[in-house]
Order: sequence, then structure tokens, then C-alpha cells
Amino acid sequence: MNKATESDTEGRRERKRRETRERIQQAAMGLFLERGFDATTVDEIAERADVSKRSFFDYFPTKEEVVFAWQDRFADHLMEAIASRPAEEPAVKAVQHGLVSALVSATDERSLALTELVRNTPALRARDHLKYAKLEAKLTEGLKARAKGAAEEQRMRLLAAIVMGALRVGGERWNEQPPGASLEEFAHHFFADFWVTLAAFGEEGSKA
Amino acid sequence: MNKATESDTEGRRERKRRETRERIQQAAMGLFLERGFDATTVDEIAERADVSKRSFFDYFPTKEEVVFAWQDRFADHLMEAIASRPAEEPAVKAVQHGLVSALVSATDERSLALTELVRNTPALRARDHLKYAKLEAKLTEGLKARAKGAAEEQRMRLLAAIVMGALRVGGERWNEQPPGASLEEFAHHFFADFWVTLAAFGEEGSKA
DNA sequence: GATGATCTTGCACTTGGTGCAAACATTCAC
DNA sequence: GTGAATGTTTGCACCAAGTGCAAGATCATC
Repeated sequence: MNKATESDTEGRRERKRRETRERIQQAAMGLFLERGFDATTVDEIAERADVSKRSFFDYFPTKEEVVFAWQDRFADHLMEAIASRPAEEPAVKAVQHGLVSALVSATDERSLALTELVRNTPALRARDHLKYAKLEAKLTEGLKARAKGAAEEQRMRLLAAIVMGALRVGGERWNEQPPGASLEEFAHHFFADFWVTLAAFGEEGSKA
Repeated sequence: MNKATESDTEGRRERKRRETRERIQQAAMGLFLERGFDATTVDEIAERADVSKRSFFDYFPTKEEVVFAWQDRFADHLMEAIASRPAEEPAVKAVQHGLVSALVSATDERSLALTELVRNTPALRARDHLKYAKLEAKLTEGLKARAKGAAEEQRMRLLAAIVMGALRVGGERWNEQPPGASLEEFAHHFFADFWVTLAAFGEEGSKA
């Protein structure tokens, strides 16, 4: 059955299935970007991908899922990036650098179009926020893996939530940035400011 | 012709409409809790509320909306609670106390059942997270109203995001609490710990 | 090439949701 | 009161998402 890697033991069947899945995804994204999500029917997607409507649902459980399928890779990449940070690095720094690294390598042409699509489609926004929740869960997992002791794990849960907040707010600020700006540089400044603000909030909340 | 029942401006028309809306909501929630969200059809809800299916959609845009309609009140309550805090109180404290106050007054029998329902229904979870986003937006708004200057407003945006994170994590911890515990007391301890942790993260992130 | 496993498809069906126009109720002006 | 204007409810036809099922097409293997 399934051996080590893809190309080695991938028979005709598996190859075709993968190809079909990609063809459907391609067809769907093309149509979504052309006419919008709501104005595209599953029948049309199936038509363009040259499969039946029934088969479409054999590859993707819902129409929405086609849009969000690729995003799973970001979470995985983030996990890797964090895991590969030196163990002695403080968690806050590890997560910052892991996040920026995953972000930089995920910012391609397609992603931007996707983001735009989601922003313009109310029906997709709810699902989009679920993605944040899933990402936060994965982030928590990744951070807990580095933690020692239960108390530390609790703190990591909190750190994940806070960093996700930073990610959302950072995204907003980034969108207000003039085009062509350096993402890494922006992120560096944003995080520097972020930690300072965090410390200020923390101190103010702690006293009295 | 007894008009002076409670409100001068509410004629028969408006009263009936409000009553019908409440009847639908009641019928829907009853059925959802009895058999679950997915296993309840709009036809059944309409049947029990003694209106046509078509009329159901005249009162609620979607089946989901019936579940989330009441929750809007929480956001409003939170806004009020924050607005009514003394102006000289630091923002972090104002938001903490406002949140706890809104939370305490929102914890009734029905809300708990609702929360449970959402948790057990995948189809509702996405929408639930959208609710968090909306709440964060309102919170941002409420905090910015207290801010002076653009820099302060940016910090408030960040504070809103962070506090929403605290709300989510706090909710998780609260669910692990033995039943019968005091929500106010729990919140007090949680926030005390929260600010300290925040300060620690902030400091660690700031150095180097 | 026969055989069993897997993939694809067509078809019928359920459900959520919308547009429309006719029927009905309420309000208000005379 | 009569009647027009306006708002509400309903039935009906319709579209699109999604599912279960069974028959037919493909594929791996012996």
C-alpha cells in the first residue's frame, strides 16, 4: 500500500486521484476569482474540472472547503518552524520568529487572492475565523511541546492566544502599509512594539 | 381600545410582530435542545411556532441566526459596562471590570444550554467564532472611545485583542472548575494571574 | 483474462433559502 | 363606517448544497 514517499509507490490510481483533486481545486479557485464565491455553483466547478457534481463531493466535503484546504499547510509550517528553534530560546522569541518565518514563506500570489476573496465573501468569513481557532490550537500544541511542567503549559496556552491576537492585529496594520514594504522588517518593528505594550498592560493590570 | 398597556408607540402590528418573533425563537430553541440543531428542520420550527416556513425566513435570515440572535445583547451590555467605568480608571482595569460585570449578568440558565448546544454542533462553531470577532470589534470601539490620541487608540485595539484571548482561555479554565464555584472570585484570580503573565511575556520579548 | 477492490457517475431525495404574487390585516383619512 | 394605502402572511415554484444508493467503469493482482 502506502510506502515512504509519493512518487515511488504512487500507482496510476493514486496519481489520478491527486490530479483530479488538483484539477477541481484549480477550476474552483478560477471560477471563484472570476465571478465570486456565491455566484459559482458546484455544478459549474464540476463541469470545468470535467467530473460529475457527485464526484466533487467525493473530494471536498463542502464548497467552502476548497477555499480553506490549502491553509492547513500554514499551520504545519508554523509547527515546524517553532519546533526547529533552539530549545533554550525563550518561548516568546521562538514563537515570534517561527511565526514570521512561516508568514514569509506563505505569502505568495495565490494566498493574497485567497485572502481577498474571503474578505469580500460574508459566507466565508465565519469559516475563516474557525481557521484562526484551529491555528491557535496547533500553536498551543507546538508551544506546550517545548514547555516543562504543568504551570509552564498553562502559560503557553495563554501565549498562544495572545500571539494569535498579535497576528490578527498585525495583519490589519500590515494592510495599511504602503505596498512593497518588507514584511520581515514590518514584523520586526511590530513585535518590538507589541512586547513593550504587553509589558505596560501587564504592569498596569498587576498593580492594585 | 386600551392603548396604555406599556408603550404608546407600540401598536397592534408591532406587538404582534414581536410576539411572533419570540414564539419562533422559543420553538426553535426548544427543538434544538430536544433533538439537536441538525436534526431540526425549519419546517418543524415553523410548525411549532404556528407560522409558515416562508414567514420563518421573514423573521430570521438563517436557521443559525436564531441561535445567535440573543447574543448581541452581551456585546451591548459589555459596551455599557465599560462606558460606565470612571474615566480616570486605567483601560486595563476598566475592561477587566466591565467584562466581569457583563459576564456575571449574562450567565443564566438559557445561556449555558446555548453554549453547550454550540459546542456540540460543528455547524455552529464557525459562526460562534465570528461572534468573538464581532465582540472584539465592539470592545475595540468601546475602548477607543475612552482613548486620547491616535497612539492610544492603537494600543486599545491591541488591548481588545488580548482581552478577547483572555476571555477565551478564561472560559476554558472556568469549564474545568468544579461546579458551584464563584464566577467573580474565579475571574478575579484569573485576571490577577493574567496580568502578571502578560508582564512577564512583555519583558521577555522586549529584551534583546 | 478473471477477480475483487476502488472510483466514478447518475438519480432520486432532503433541506435551506429566495422571489413572487395573491390574500389578509392594520392603519389612517375622509 | 368606507375605502385606499401600507404592512404582513402564506402558498407555490424554484435554485443550490449535500447525501445515500446502486450500477458501471477502472485499476491492481494473480
